Amino acid sequence: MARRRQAVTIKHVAADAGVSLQTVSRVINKEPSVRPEMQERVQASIDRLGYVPSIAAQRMSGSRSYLILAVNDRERTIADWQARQGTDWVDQMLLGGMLKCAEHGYRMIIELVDTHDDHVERELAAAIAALQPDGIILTPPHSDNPRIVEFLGEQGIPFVRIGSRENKHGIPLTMDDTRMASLATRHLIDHGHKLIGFIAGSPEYRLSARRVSGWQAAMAEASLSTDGLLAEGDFSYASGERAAIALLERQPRPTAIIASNDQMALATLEVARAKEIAVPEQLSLISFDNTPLVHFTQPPLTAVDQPIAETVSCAVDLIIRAQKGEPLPDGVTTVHGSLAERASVAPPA
Amino acid sequence: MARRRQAVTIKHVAADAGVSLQTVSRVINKEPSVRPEMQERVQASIDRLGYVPSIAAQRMSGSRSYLILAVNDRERTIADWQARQGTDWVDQMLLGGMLKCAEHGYRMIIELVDTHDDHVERELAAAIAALQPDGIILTPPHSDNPRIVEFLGEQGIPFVRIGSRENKHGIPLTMDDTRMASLATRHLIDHGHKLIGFIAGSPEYRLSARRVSGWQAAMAEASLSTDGLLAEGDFSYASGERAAIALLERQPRPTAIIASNDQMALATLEVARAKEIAVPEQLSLISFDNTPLVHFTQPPLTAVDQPIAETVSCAVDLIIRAQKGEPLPDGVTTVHGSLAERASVAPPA
DNA sequence: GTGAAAGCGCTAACAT
DNA sequence: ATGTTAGCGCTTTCAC
Repeated sequence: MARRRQAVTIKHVAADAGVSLQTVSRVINKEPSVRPEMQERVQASIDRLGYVPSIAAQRMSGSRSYLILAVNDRERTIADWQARQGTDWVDQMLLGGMLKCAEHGYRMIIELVDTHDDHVERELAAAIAALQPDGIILTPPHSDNPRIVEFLGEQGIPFVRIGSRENKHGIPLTMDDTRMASLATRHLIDHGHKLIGFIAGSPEYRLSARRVSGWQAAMAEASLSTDGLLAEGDFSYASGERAAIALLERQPRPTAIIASNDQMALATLEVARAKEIAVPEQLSLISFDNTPLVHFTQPPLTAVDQPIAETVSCAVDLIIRAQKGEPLPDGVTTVHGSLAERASVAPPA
Repeated sequence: MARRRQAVTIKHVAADAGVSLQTVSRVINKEPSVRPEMQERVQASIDRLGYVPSIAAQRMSGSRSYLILAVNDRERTIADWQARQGTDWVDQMLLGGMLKCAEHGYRMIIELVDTHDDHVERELAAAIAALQPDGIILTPPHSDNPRIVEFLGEQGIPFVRIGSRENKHGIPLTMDDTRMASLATRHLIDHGHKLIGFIAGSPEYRLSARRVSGWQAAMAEASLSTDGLLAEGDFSYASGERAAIALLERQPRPTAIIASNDQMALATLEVARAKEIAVPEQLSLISFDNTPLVHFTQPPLTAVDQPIAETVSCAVDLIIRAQKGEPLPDGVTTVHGSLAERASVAPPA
């Protein structure tokens, strides 16, 4: 391969505008100490020559790489991609993250890291060393992985912990799982349900417990019992199946179920069909996530929408602000979701 | 922000191993002119110190950036993400591309470019200037956009054109649309169908015409007429609806339809339901793409699977080989798809 | 086979 | 407000 060099460099611009490199650099970085007329002259040269700074060079000298790393769980992400069930978590991350990055001249790079690996730190260190990102976005279950969080805390790189409420290290950012679970529960209570089952997600995800709490709180508030109405799942279809069977064989049978994600809701729907329990007539169902599959089930599922795009967009914002040294919000930043109502909820029989 | 510096650099390794920087560089780049014992000693230091080269620095001096750009159509990609219909084209690209990149120490960066923009070249030039990628993967419809292709041809940067068969510039790589359309058509013919309608995709995509040809060829081979059996679509749901109505109001009515993508197949299914035409009893249906939604339709759709992950993986391979100066395959590289049989095909009534 | 020197494009620190 | 200098971490000459 021929050695490729930057076509137009800061030198060309400087020569063209008849100024020093530094002035061009200042214009690029929007530093205030440049006279408007100077800044215009340089900008004109930049536009004329079609100059775009090389982020490699910017990284080499300055402190910014204009790269943000979005870290996802390797195993689960690859499994989702291979399963082709329409889980669009990564797509929504890209939608929110890439577009926001683009606004600020940043790029987002997806990185897969295995939480269960003995060498998480090494994996992350390698990615950091190679890319020198300006910030890192951690998604569950990484967001609450103590090894990862402590390691990143030591690196001095701003990082956002999506789905975490802890702020000792990094910047916590949640989708308000407790409240959303309460909301879903109240929605069912408002429809007249009293026996509302709940299928929990994997305990490896802190947000699982928060969803359970939200359900419990809403039930308690309405003076309803939750005894024997909680079933453990782990977000997988199979675990949803087991949990649904457990709940639907309970006497008396719950008239409604909330599943902590779409896959487990899908499993519940299937179990109900097998048991000839009509949804929503004999069983109301609400799921979490609102991935594409909720449109296609029979009936379409009422679901708690996780505003992933908006959350990641917000994460990028926080990182860019942190890296500029701007003050960040004090407590836990919260992005609010909503309930997408479809056809899986009806009053109890 | 504190100025972050590389924690462990080539200098540390050189000092630790007691050799010069160049020797370390040679080991990193697997150059042959290093004695095995030397190479082992250096490798030991690298491992001990956990050294990982900075790709920014590698890019600055050398000719490689270890970055591959995957260029997708901005408008369509964002629309797909927002629609949340489960279109997993980008996910499959990541699955195939990221994993293959990782094998070789590369990263893949998704880039959205608007084909219809008057300044495509400028958009691309900016991305190239900023990232200096070692290769670019073009997806339809960019792959056959003459402005893009010529521009990249001048840049001297290896690029793969997915879905293109033209090899004047860049490296063509197809999923064999003609053959796959023939395969689907023959599948229907084997089931006894004679009146097989075809819904074409957007003419902006060259592969649309190839799919039509494949259908025509298979029909001709079986001495079947295609008169009035071709309907124009543009890959959108709405266009599929129009095309399906046109075909299903034809006299005599086709007993089978092939749609050039899943969205148009979904529309056809809906039109058939509205007209009370049972699928597959009165109408067999095959779609292209095999996106997640085919699992969820009633009935699940038999579909031509586009091996996107494999194709992108292959594209990455081709780029890495090109950038190493290795010889590339002569003609058009083809990744073969397959027919995923489900429940939307039956013998005609 | 190995080392020394130069420089990639840019920015921080210091001058002016 | 602008210019000058040094150097980021690495690879590419070119010596030895």
